[in-house]
Amino acid sequence: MTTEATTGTRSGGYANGRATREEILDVAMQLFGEVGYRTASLREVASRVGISHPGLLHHFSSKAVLLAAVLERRDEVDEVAFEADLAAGHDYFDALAILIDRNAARPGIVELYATLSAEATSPDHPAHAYFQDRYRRVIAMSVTEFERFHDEGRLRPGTDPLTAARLTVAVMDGMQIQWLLAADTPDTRPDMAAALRAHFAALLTS
Amino acid sequence: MTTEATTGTRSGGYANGRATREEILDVAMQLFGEVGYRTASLREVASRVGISHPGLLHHFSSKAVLLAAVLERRDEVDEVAFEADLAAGHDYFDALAILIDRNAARPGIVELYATLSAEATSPDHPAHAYFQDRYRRVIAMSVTEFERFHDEGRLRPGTDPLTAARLTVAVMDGMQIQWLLAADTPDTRPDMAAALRAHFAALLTS
DNA sequence: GTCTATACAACGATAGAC
DNA sequence: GTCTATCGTTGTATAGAC
Repeated sequence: MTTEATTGTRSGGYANGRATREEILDVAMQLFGEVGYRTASLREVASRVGISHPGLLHHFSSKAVLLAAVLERRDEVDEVAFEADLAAGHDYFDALAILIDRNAARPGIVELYATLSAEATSPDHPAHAYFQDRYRRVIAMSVTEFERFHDEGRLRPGTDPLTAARLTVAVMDGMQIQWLLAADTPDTRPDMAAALRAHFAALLTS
Repeated sequence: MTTEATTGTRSGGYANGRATREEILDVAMQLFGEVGYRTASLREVASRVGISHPGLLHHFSSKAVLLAAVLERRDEVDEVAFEADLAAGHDYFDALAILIDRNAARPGIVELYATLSAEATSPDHPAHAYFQDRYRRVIAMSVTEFERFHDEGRLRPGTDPLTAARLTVAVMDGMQIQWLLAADTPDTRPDMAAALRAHFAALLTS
């Protein structure tokens, strides 16, 4: 108990640690989405929050740590929406296509993930473990679904559920690159969700 | 005519511009592959070549220009090998799988391309136009091949050649991410070429 | 044309005062 | 918890030797 009652804003004259942490996350997610993780500077994030950049580093000890916090929070939001789609009666693959469509409204986030998942392949990258875990989780979920289809005889004969799961994740990642790359040439921009559905159509029967 | 006969090496006491240029390209490609484009510094490249970093900037006026030269050179090498595979009797999709397998022996190059193609989705990235052109070219080639299969009745009914081409490129890009990400956990590492063949098996008949 | 030396602004990060 | 001051490194620019 080091602080008395505060308004939760900075204007009071001194800081409320918890409010600052959340505020930093908001601003960082916004800025990372706008200009990308690498272009964004800690000084700019700090400036928008209204503190100095060492002040920011008090809450997140490095730029990489801040990034990890942003990613984790984004994941939580996405997972909630995804689960809601499943609960609303969509099957797994439909829900994936809906997720993709939802992401298409947030190019900054898509770019952040596409760039980072490539960067983070380096074993010494700060987000390496995060992305390894994320891919393991996502692929495991897809495997379960394809196995269900396999048991129902609706998976293309000769197709391995694990390979199908990996191909599906690869299609989502790869289509994002093509989609982002065509941002300034809209007439050649692919429809990510439609491509994903075509991919499923080739893997599943009936 | 400012130079007399030289050995082509730096030890002679003064420079041969053309040889230096090639040496810089070698070293830069190596270093970019090791640590990525953004992490690599011009000073490190210059140091490995044995010149000062402004000396390097005499040959390549900026880091981005150096990058472009590295990419162009890599493309030439790859294209020659690809054409040779076609000439050796492999069909287009076989040649693609072979290309992938060849790349699997050069993780640094794979990482460079994976990282760059994501970075370069930003319209202001120095390699943006390069990657737009590259994707347009690669997809156009694939479309031609899928159309040929379509005319022969060997493309899965209801599949659009353009979508098939885009999915194929997406699978290659996406599988590279998964392959790179699993570099330090070899037991979970996917076989990129096998996945690509499974993808073709789902799209093509007979 | 080839290169060295030097300078600059911006970055991530640290040290230590309050 | 936040600050000022500072460090080392980066990409880039310019001046000038040969």
